[in-house]
Amino acid sequence: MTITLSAPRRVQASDAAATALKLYVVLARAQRAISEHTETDLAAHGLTITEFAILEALYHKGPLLLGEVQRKILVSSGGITFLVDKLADRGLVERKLCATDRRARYAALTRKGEALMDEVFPGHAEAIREAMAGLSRADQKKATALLKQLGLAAAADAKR
Amino acid sequence: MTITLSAPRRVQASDAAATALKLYVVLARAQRAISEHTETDLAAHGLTITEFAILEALYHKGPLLLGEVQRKILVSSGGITFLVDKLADRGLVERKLCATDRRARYAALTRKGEALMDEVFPGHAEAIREAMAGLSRADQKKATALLKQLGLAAAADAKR
DNA sequence: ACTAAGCATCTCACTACTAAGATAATAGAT
DNA sequence: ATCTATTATCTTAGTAGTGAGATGCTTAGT
Repeated sequence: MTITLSAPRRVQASDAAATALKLYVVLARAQRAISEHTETDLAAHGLTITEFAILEALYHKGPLLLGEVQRKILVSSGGITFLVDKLADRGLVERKLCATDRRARYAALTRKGEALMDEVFPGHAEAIREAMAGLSRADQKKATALLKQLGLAAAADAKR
Repeated sequence: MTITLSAPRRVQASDAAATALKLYVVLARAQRAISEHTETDLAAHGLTITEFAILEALYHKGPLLLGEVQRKILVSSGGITFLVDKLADRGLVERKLCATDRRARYAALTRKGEALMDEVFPGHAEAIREAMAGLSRADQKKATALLKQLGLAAAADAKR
């Protein structure tokens, strides 16, 4: 017992950093490995993850203001303009005026965009399920709880 | 009990996908929130995460072949050339010939690069520790174990 | 009404890469 | 020795964004 107590503080601090560093590395690597699966799946349909994220938001929530989409998928204001332009060029999304605010624009799926999502979404959900299959469902739930806590705390801390 | 048993298989499968999808979302968000902290910390020293990753590898392992660095930090072959060029322009890294293979080049920290890492590394480890502080150390270890398992399985599955 | 402040979106210049292919060197088989 | 396949790095063109600032619209205070 005295052995533990005699350990200097500095070692405690560096141990804590080492623990955090390990988590940092495996977090980055896991995210990357999973992303590679989902990117590959979507590339088969000619979509990037970000493009899919936009389509998915509109698919499940209906028309959204550009700013709402932007906050949801976490890109810059320039980025959302660029991405919606590209999706509009391909006829998957269209801009609509907002009746109550003439500054604002809605993004909405076209019929073609909706049809694409009908086709792509179930397979993509399945691809994610397969990518996560290295963990049992119980462990997936544990990991989800831990990562949610971690992410929320880190995001809150960033805002200060 | 008969209620549980009477549930159709299809619902089970879609439940599994829903579990995986939740994990997918929190994984991406946590990684992003943490990255924002580490990016901010490194930007104060004029470094990106990728540049730091190269310097860190050389700092702790000594000179490495460009290909070794590339595999370690997971960038393309063009990317490692570009990144080492930039670091070399700033005098932090230098290329050295390989005595036994004239195709190969070592990347090595210059004295200036080493001095920079002496200055930057401890603070960065501390910034990571703070970014992870939303989780107790015990939970950090749990998360590390789960993510390691997840990442290794996903990476192995990608290779097939 | 008028003005100041704040927003939503867009434009533009730039950055950090990737991917494909070129170049040069090496290793193995004949 | 020579040819082939492989490997290590570099070059080039293109992509998916970011960030600062511009524009046009709205809201609140006076």
